[in-house]
Amino acid sequence: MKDAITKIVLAAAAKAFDNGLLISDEFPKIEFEEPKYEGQGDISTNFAMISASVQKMAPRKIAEAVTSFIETAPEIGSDTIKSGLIKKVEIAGPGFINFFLCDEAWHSIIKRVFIEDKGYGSSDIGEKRKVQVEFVSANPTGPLHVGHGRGAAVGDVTGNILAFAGFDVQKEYYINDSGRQINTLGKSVWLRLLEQEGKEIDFPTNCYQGDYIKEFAKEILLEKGNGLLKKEESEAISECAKYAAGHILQGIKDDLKDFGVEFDQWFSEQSLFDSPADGSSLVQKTIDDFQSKEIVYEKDGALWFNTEKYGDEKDRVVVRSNGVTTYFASDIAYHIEKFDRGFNRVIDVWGADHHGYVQRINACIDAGGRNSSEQFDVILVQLVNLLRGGKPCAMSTRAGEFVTLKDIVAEVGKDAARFMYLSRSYDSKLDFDLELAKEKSNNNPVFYVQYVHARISSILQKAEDEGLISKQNIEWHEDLNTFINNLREKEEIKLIKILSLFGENVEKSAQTLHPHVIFTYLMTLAQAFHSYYNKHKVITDNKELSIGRLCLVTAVKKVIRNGLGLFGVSAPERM
RNA sequence: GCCCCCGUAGCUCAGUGGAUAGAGCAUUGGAUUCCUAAUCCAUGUGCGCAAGUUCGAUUCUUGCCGGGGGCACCA
Repeated sequence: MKDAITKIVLAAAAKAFDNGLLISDEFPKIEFEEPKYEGQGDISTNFAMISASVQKMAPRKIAEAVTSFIETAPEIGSDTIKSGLIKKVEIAGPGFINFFLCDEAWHSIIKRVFIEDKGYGSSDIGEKRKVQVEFVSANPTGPLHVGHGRGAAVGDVTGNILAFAGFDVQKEYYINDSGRQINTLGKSVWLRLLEQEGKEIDFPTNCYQGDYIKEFAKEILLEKGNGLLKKEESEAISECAKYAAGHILQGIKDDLKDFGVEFDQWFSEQSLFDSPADGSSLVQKTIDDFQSKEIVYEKDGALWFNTEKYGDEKDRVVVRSNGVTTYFASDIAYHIEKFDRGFNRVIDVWGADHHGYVQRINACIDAGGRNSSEQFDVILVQLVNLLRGGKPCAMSTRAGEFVTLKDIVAEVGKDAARFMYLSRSYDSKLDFDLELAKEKSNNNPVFYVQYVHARISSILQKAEDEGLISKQNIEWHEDLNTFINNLREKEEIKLIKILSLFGENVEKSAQTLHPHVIFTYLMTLAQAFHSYYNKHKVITDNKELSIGRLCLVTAVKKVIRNGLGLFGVSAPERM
């Protein structure tokens, strides 16, 4: 729709220039908006206003010059009007050019939805570029909690939206399974095990406090028997660690699957430290490389990365003076390795509490010869407040009393949980109310949107029962144009306009990496549908009109399904 | 002290370099012989403060104020 009008405006502007009414033939990129008020047309452009400085003319004068050729030039004006696109053009306010479109112009959208079907709303702006989205990446030292859920939903859906917008997306989970943390996990289990055997222990605060550690201690003793107790402590801890980490990781995988999240790759941090028989590890190679390029230097017995040169506030340690690498060392190697795998673009989803880390990862990427500002994005997801009926739930990790993602999915379901997580911009903290997520009312957005889908299914069922259509799944046929032509109600045109905006919302969501754009879109569409439903009956005595309306609501149903699909939320036939 | 996010209606939040800033909740009052009332309709003296850029700023810049988070040879 907008493409067609862009061509008309540019042609008219060129014509105006040829006739000496405009000074310059440099035209800006045409921008459109949907006017908020009736009387301002269907689509509006600020073309005249943003041309003002180039043309050195008052915006309204420019608008007049351009519109005179839209209206009068035979090769532009009469054709477009005859072709059933534009009804009239008006200049308004400071210089807006408002287009009033013919109903027929909107009717063609319904056909598009039918023809493109599951692909409606997709685009190729990604040009098949390879992009990796890395998210969750929680340490396998405990179950996922409510905060991880938000990162999981944001990462997963951002990936879905990018794929729909034409990117070649890979979803990855980085497993922090290198020695140190896993060792702490093993030690935690081992100490609990000794405690259960009646030994006096001193449980350090830096060990994992949760009850699940005690469970592991019981389980491993049952499985391995007393032989474990006779082993060297370091060996026993190592065995505890391996056992617990394996089980926790499997639990994380299961919980994510139940939440509707599937990764293309699980990437092990340990693999960056493992050396092949004929050489050194990736971490070592990267450090050596950077050292030879003087990006990494030695000071006070430690190795430092010159991140300050790349915009960080100070340099960071890569290898401590005791010879142990820092967490940062493997992150450098990992981010270099991502690009070496062929991704032109990398997106990391982190909790907002890690924002201080952004600059140093940018530094890694730039030092590695890539361009962090163009090829790397970090999505910082703000905190989640878990509520129950408006009151805060206790979720302190320290005390080990946190609500897990598994608990949430079990209580409110995958659909409600995902939708709730995506209902706000990740730039804002989120109040997640468990009672609200379970509520079956319009307080709860997921039901509001899903109900549209179910309601339309129900209408189609009835239409089939009454013999109006032969089957619920209407297939496109050119004869349907005649029926659709009956759609003349204000609410019908409004619904179609909203359907026409799905694609650009997907693009905006992909470009800004903000999945909640789709949430807002779906709410707007749902609102318009419910409103229409209450004002007009779809199935009436007028068969022609009824079939036209059935096409309209089917189109709505398809777009709702596509939108919910991006969110990984089901579109039920019945509720 | 420095860095990041937020500050929009009573509450929770959308939104935009432009024409009269929106939705849900809450409040009050309505709608169902009829395709699901898990719905709809009506009801609103609000962009934290101050400068700057601009033809035009709630939007961009800077400085303040307020809330949250982060600033290790930790992970």
